Amino acid sequence: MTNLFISDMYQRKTPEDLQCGITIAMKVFGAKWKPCLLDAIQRGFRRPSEMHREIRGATPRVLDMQLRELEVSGIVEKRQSAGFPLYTEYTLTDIGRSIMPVIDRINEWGLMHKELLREVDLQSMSL
Amino acid sequence: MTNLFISDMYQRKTPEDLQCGITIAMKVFGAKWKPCLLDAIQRGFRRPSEMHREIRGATPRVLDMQLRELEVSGIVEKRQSAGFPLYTEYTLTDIGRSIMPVIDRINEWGLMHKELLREVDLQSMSL
DNA sequence: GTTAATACCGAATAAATTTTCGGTTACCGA
DNA sequence: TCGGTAACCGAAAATTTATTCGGTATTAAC
Repeated sequence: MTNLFISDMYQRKTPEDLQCGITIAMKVFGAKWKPCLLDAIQRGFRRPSEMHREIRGATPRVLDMQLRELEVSGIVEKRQSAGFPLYTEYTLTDIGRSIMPVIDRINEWGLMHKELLREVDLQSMSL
Repeated sequence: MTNLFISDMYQRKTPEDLQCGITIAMKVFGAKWKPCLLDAIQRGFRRPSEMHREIRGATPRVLDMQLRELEVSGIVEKRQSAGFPLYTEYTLTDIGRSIMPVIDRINEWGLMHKELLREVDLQSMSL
């Protein structure tokens, strides 16, 4: 199951604090491939098939699911024109665009601190 | 298992992109209780027992584990003075402090968009 | 009417993360 | 010596999240 928070058959077992901004934010864009998807859309890959080709690490299935969740939470918008080949495109909503600077900050911090993961890997820690 | 990324017996099954800033950042402070712990420390709760009392939603065990991971990754520093009762305190390192504005941005965004989770919950979505 | 492209979905399984539960060690004071 | 506080740790179980695999529907060119 993914973090769909809509009325679905899935019932969470552990309570969540929906007053906490971090919890909310993580529900909305904290899943494994959501930042990638948002980034891909922003870089102009709007069609599912394009995203599937662009994001190599993920299977199409998980991208479809997380894209759908982003749509349900109002982060992206889907437009589909019947025809051949079927043409679907996703774009960021205003709210979706407002996430980007936050993701950028996270990414920036991570890039600035690559060494944290390296360093620690070298020492043979006694846990 | 938690996201310990140190040489431990646990071997990841799925590959990770350690060049991606988001992946790195999420490994360092993306676990369920890490932002809470960092926030608690910043607010002056430095002793494990204090944090256990402060963060009600989590069991002491998980807080201990994630605190340890924060220590291993150089985000917090542990100081212990022998004596009675045993006194241990954790403080943020410089790198640890540099995370706080990022967490603040995430939290801010979440608080600003509480309605996303509410709204969607009301509509009976057809998935 | 068979094949090919695009965009999905369902269900089982696997993997990762968190929780539960019950320890241990060290020290002090009654 | 027994009880009580602080700070942990190990292992199994439960929960959550992601992956795998195999579908469906539409259109359209050959």
